[in-house]
Amino acid sequence: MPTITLPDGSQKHFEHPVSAADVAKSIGAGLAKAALGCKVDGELRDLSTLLDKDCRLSIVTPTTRDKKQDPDALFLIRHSAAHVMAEAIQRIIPGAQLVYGPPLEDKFYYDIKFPDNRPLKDGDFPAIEAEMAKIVAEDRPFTRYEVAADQGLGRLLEEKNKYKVDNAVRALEAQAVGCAAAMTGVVNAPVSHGTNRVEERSFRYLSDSTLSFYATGTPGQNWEDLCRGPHVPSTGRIGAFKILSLASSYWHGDEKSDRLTRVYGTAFASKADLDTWLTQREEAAKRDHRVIGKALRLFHIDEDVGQGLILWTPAGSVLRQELMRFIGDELNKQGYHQVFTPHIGKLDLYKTSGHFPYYKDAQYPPIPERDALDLAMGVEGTQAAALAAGLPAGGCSCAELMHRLDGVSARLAAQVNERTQAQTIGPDRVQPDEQLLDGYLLKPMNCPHHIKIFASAPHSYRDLPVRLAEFGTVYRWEQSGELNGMTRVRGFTQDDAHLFCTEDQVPEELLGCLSLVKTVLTTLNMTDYRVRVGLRDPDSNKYTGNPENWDRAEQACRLAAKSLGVPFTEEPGEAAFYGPKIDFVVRDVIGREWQLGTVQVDYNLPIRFDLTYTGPDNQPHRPVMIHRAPFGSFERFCGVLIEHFAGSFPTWLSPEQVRVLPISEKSDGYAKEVLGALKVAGCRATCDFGNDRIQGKIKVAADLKIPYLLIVGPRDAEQRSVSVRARGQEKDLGSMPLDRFVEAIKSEIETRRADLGVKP
RNA sequence: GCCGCUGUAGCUCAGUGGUAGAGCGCACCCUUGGUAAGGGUGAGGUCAAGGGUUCAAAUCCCUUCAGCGGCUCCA
Repeated sequence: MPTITLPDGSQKHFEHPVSAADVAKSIGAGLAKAALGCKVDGELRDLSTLLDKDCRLSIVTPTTRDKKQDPDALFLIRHSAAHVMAEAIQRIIPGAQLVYGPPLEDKFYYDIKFPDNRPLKDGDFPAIEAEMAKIVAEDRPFTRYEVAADQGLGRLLEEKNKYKVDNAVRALEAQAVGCAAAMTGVVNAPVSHGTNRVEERSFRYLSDSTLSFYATGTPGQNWEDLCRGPHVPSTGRIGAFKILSLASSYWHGDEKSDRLTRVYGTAFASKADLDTWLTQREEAAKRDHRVIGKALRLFHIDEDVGQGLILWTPAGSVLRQELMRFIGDELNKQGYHQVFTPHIGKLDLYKTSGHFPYYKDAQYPPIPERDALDLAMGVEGTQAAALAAGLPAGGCSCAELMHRLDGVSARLAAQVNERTQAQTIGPDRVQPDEQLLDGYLLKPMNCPHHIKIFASAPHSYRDLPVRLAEFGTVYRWEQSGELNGMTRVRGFTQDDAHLFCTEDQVPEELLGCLSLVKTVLTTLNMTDYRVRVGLRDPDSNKYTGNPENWDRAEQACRLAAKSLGVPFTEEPGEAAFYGPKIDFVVRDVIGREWQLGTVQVDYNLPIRFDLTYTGPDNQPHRPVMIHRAPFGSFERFCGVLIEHFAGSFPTWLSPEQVRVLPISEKSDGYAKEVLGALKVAGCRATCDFGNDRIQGKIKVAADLKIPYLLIVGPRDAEQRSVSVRARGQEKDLGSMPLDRFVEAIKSEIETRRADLGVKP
């Protein structure tokens, strides 16, 4: 009979199997009332779980001992809220098929297939929430029951919900794999996906497997759902909930599969917790780089220029310029050579590198060469035809190109019309022939250009490593729905470099790269990042090169990551197509993750471009390449930086470092002197000669998050002093001699101090 | 690209079929004020673009463009 060990180490003995709820009751009425679920030997379970053997038990309640919200409780509440929401939606929209509804870190969702004639709109939210409120008020118990696999599957098949049948089969497969793994010691055995014949697959698992269902109330009478659980004891225990948003999603995350509607919601133990969360979200939204970027005029995106193309305004350009200077200093220390290369290159170059075939759909269309364009248009004998038409043979003006493309689109439109009418859809008709396309590509990556610089001269092993760095601007046709302020754009500048070295030099060079990334993050006080080692996915064929080299490259990355001394995760499938990488990933204010710095080991591009150096044996050898970008791109990095500092940048980065505020026009003369002294010292300073009162000038400057304000009036003029007000201080720092302030801020800027250092 | 939402003055937003609004900002005037906005006057809008319904459209419908939240993708 069970002996239950509680979190404090105390033990309780029972003469017969007991439920976790009974144990809670035996400890105290208060605990029993607050209990939402339990953990048995560390595993989250229903409160009704029957305990029939010795175990460790903890009762899950909404708050932990230190009065924080318990993540396990929130998991139970959100998982349960997802069921309640699904029931409410099915009441309102008959025919809605449930797919999958898990809890997340701070919300939950349910993927649902809605009838085509009845899509869900956000206008439906109030009705759904009202229905949910009813279900919660009814306080129906979540009742778990298990049925034999064949019975459960049969039922789901009757319901004709292929999604749930699929879920059930996956659950059964997982059980089967679990058993097999237990017997053979094999873990992570691949589970087959994607077959439509789930009925057939399912029968392999029927023997002794079970499926669990949860009824919201009485099985057979109330709403129920195939579900692993666990759940809170009853619907009434879902304290507060809210439906948040709608999204489209794909079945199995596969864009070629069914499109589903994802309904997001969140739930908390109490209304107060929900309100706090909603308020926090609103607060976070205020430091969104798009909001601050607009308020502080840091960047602009203009429809007329194009989606995802950043216009750096003067203020934002200061940020970028300072970062470039900063990294430039570090490059000199580490023996890099700076290079410059053009924004375009021949299409063939990217065919060789592999970028064009791999990312064809994610690039701006090629800029065709005149002859290729003629061919695409079906013009015979291009040179002759051009001459006959009186067009210049050696080039193609913009106007001429437009004229020709107009002709092409007209022809394409005509062909499409013809095709639609004739109902003869086939790939052999309208498709412009890719083979004929030749010309230039806006560069999607800098590596091919740098490779060509490396290859332009012979190299001895004595020259290596060669480190070529460039603030290289690249262009990628990111999907329109992916674009996001500065963090996901179509044109961006990487602080890119490519290191060409011997295989022996790889570890040390990797360390150098990683230390650069760390220097960057430390200087900017950005400590909240995670490190991801991106490895190849053994099941995928998207990677180029041979497995031996991949293994070596992956091992090098692993060792380098270890040397960082911070936790990292290894993630298969996250490698680049040519090699594994070490990424530094940060979160934005909304919780989305962005890759910033990256270091990549590449055995493959040197092969594709047939790069060599001469070894000590006087024989040609293959170098290894390292790609690295400590910031990633200036656009994304600045976006994240804006949010990190909420616009309150360290002085060295601030677009405006000091503002002089004369008390009245009487002090304008002295204010000009102060401004002059600041400028001579190299500070980015302005003076507010407006006729606002000093309070007004301070408010305006404070909203602009300027680090230092110098208030100057007759008293200061007399003593050649300034009254200093530092950003974020409630009061001023008092008066100090002008010279002393100038010296202090100069040193603060030179040392790239992350906080404000001028003291009274 | 997919689903939902949104688009009104430089910015933030109100306006839901009947003459286009507010606050901030901007210009000018008064005020010369010592630490988070003193007062007044004025300029500023093809209501994202195009089409439709209507006697009448910022408002209703359709298309396109762009932004936002997700999905998918991310060299």
